[in-house]
Amino acid sequence: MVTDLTPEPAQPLTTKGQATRERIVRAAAELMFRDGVAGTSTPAIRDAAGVSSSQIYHYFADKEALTRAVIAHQTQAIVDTQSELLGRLDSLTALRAWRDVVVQAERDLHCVGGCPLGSLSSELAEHDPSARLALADSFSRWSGAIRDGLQRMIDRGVLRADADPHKLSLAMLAALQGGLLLAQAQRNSAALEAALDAMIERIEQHAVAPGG
Amino acid sequence: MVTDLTPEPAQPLTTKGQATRERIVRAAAELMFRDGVAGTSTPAIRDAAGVSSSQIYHYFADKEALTRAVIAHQTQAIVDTQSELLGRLDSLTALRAWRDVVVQAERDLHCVGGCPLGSLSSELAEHDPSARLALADSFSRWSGAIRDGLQRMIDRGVLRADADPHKLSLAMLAALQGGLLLAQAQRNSAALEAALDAMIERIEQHAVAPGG
DNA sequence: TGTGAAATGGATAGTCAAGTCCAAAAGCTT
DNA sequence: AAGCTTTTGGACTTGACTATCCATTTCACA
Repeated sequence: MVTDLTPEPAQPLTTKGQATRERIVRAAAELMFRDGVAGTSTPAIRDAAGVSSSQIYHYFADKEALTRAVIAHQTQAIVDTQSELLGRLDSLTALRAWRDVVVQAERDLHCVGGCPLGSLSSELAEHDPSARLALADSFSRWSGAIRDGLQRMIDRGVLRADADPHKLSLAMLAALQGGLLLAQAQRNSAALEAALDAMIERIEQHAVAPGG
Repeated sequence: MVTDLTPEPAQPLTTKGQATRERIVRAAAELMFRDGVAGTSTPAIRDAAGVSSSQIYHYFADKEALTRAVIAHQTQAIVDTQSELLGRLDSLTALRAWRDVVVQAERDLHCVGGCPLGSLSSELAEHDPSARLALADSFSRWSGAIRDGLQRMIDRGVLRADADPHKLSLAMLAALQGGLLLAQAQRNSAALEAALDAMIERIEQHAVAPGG
């Protein structure tokens, strides 16, 4: 499920062309994160990226195609970062450290904005089937990274083998997404902290030894 | 925090006027749930409600005001339903029954649409401050209903007094919202079930007696 | 039953976004 | 350096949406 779900008909792109394309995607990603997809106009992207209208439509068939590129961009940014963080999971202490990083990041943003993937999914899931599929895949990769971390904890004897890493990873990602959603609405990270803490305490039920 | 957050300047409304207003809100709520707020045009609402354009602007100052009315409408529908369901919480068995109702409802919808309040929050939180405040209040009332149920379980000796109903209720609502978000993207209720199950198992840590 | 307020119908102004088009510049290839 | 492809600029078409306006009908109430 990690195959390329949006096989854009790859035209030949010069180095300069690649740079322009990426500038457009970055600007669009930033604006769409802030204002939503529907709230982001192509003229706004054009100005933010410092390009002309024709360039947007030279590199993307339409706004939907650009949106798919934004999804791929955000997926890579988030899943890569998360995979690195979660790649170090080898103890309950490390799991709590991951929780602290996530919570601190949200606090630093004053709970503004939520999760880019969560927002995109909420806005696009019923509107753009290919976007929904791409985001489903993004979430699968993300929960897969969590699952691998939990599996590692089992392999190292931190958690007992009766833990179900797959199910727990889905639950953890759901807690994270829901926590971010509530934190955004309430401008307060309490719900995010409660959700992640509860999920960690759930995982601790499988701990071989209490504590770290 | 349950005060009226959207004190629309109440004009005199005849019975007929109230009915028309409600027809508009209902139609708008349905369309906004399906297509999002930005994706719902006033002409579409006009046609769905069977009214003329002037009627929409007779009863609402602008689309934002109508959107606030939709938020109030969905809040009442959801929080009322949930409060009734959660009002029966008096055992772990009842908690699991609540979980089953929520999961079954999502399955019946084939995981299409997510939570109306969650979708509205994701779309509007950064765009319409008064909408964000109203939705924050909606979520507080919802988690409050969960908290009351958990408190009742403590009072009845089902859960020990070391359980923190407030924090657990925030975590449970986050798990629900995140589970719905992932279920919508993946068209599969597995994440919702995993999240709710994990949260119930977390709560069971405080059970006085195992089982029911 | 008459009068003013409320409700309704429908046309329309004003704005803005998506996407197209074509000419011109820049860049690669040989 | 010629010739072809890629890239770029920017005007423009088309269409849709928000909101307004005003004439007309319906209704409440005295």
